[in-house]
Amino acid sequence: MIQEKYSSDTENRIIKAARKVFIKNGLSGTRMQNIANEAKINKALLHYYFRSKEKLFDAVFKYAFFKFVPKIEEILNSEKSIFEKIELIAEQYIGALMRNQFIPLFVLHEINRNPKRLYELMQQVGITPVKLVEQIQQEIKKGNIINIRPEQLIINLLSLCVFPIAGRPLLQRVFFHNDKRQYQQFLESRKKEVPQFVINSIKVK
Amino acid sequence: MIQEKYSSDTENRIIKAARKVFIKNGLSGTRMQNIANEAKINKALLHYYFRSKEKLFDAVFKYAFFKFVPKIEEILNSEKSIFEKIELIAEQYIGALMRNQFIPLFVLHEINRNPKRLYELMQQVGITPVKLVEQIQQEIKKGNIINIRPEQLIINLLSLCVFPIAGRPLLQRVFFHNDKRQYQQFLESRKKEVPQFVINSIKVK
DNA sequence: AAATGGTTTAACCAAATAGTTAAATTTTAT
DNA sequence: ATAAAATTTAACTATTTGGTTAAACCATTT
Repeated sequence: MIQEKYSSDTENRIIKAARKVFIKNGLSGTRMQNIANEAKINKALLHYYFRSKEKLFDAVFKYAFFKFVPKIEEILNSEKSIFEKIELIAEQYIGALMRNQFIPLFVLHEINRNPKRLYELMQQVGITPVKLVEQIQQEIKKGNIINIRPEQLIINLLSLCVFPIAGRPLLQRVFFHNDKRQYQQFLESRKKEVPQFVINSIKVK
Repeated sequence: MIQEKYSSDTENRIIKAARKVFIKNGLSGTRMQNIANEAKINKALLHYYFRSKEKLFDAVFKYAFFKFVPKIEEILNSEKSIFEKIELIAEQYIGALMRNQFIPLFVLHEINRNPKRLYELMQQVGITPVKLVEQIQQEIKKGNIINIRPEQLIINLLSLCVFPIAGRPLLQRVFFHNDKRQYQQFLESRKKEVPQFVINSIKVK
């Protein structure tokens, strides 16, 4: 009875616009007016729905975070083999980032501004690499993969997924004459290339 | 006769302060007053030495860029073997970034805001991966390394160097209980681990 | 020591921007 | 239909911020 009486896709429009603008321009690079324009409403409405810029940013940040949580969390805690996990993480991660180009930089910037925040969010949701770390240690013991520190391996995998998207504007120019389609295909192919590259490096034959 | 009469390390103090603040907080995240405070001078002096915020930012950006140019350019165009180059690039790059933690994010942010700029700077200075690309193609033909697209290989190498530093605030927490020394050591060890990891993946045995 | 010219400062200004208010409008409930 | 509640707007305020100005300050030259 209390909530959303009528046209109230307004809140949705706002949050959608805020995502677009915040994720592209960051907190300090964003003006409330930008968001209002993007949502095609009056600036005062932003303050009506979200009391302050910080509050609105908060909502956007949480959205960006939870966008990636479920799949990754599921993979991390599954019973699949280490090689399958590497394949799945690369595929899911690269795929999700391709659909949300600006999120890597947005998140990187935010973890620099406020490192605790994302970490605490991760803990709340139960995203932790301990299980994967243990699994890697076991596989090393079993002689299936070479002796490598689990942290090295995991961070390598993450690097290979995230960086090519965060650095896209430059990389696309340098390596692909700024051809958007080509770079898109390049990223697409990395869904398979990255796990291949990683597994190739660690697998004991 | 015209320049620097007396205490004029002021300009140096300004540029040094500007580096610190800009590189940490980005263009829009930085206030002229922040820089003035950091340099312990009056805000008006900033405008006396550098007419505008943009001009000052420009100087800082170029500095951050040229910091990395000489060594990398030298390695790229040297006559060393592909494996030596991979080792040298990783070592130099990771080393330089460790000493300048905030530069990766600063540059990533800037290439998103203004992609042309860095690209044109690179061209002016003659940094281009063509020679490395050709060398990789030759090594593939010779059967020394597996069949991989040169772009994939180069971007993989870059990813492995840059991302662990850009993502440091989070990675350090997640994997090292936020222990600064441990992470420093971890990065240090990557100078050898990364080329090993890459070469291990592509070398034909 | 007086003039000169670069350097530094305090006090401003104008524009941008986050946030507020009160009134008008629209929807829902009675 | 009318009242009540939620939504939307225009106009406003206070603060922040990049940039300017005019005067004071200092070191060198004459």
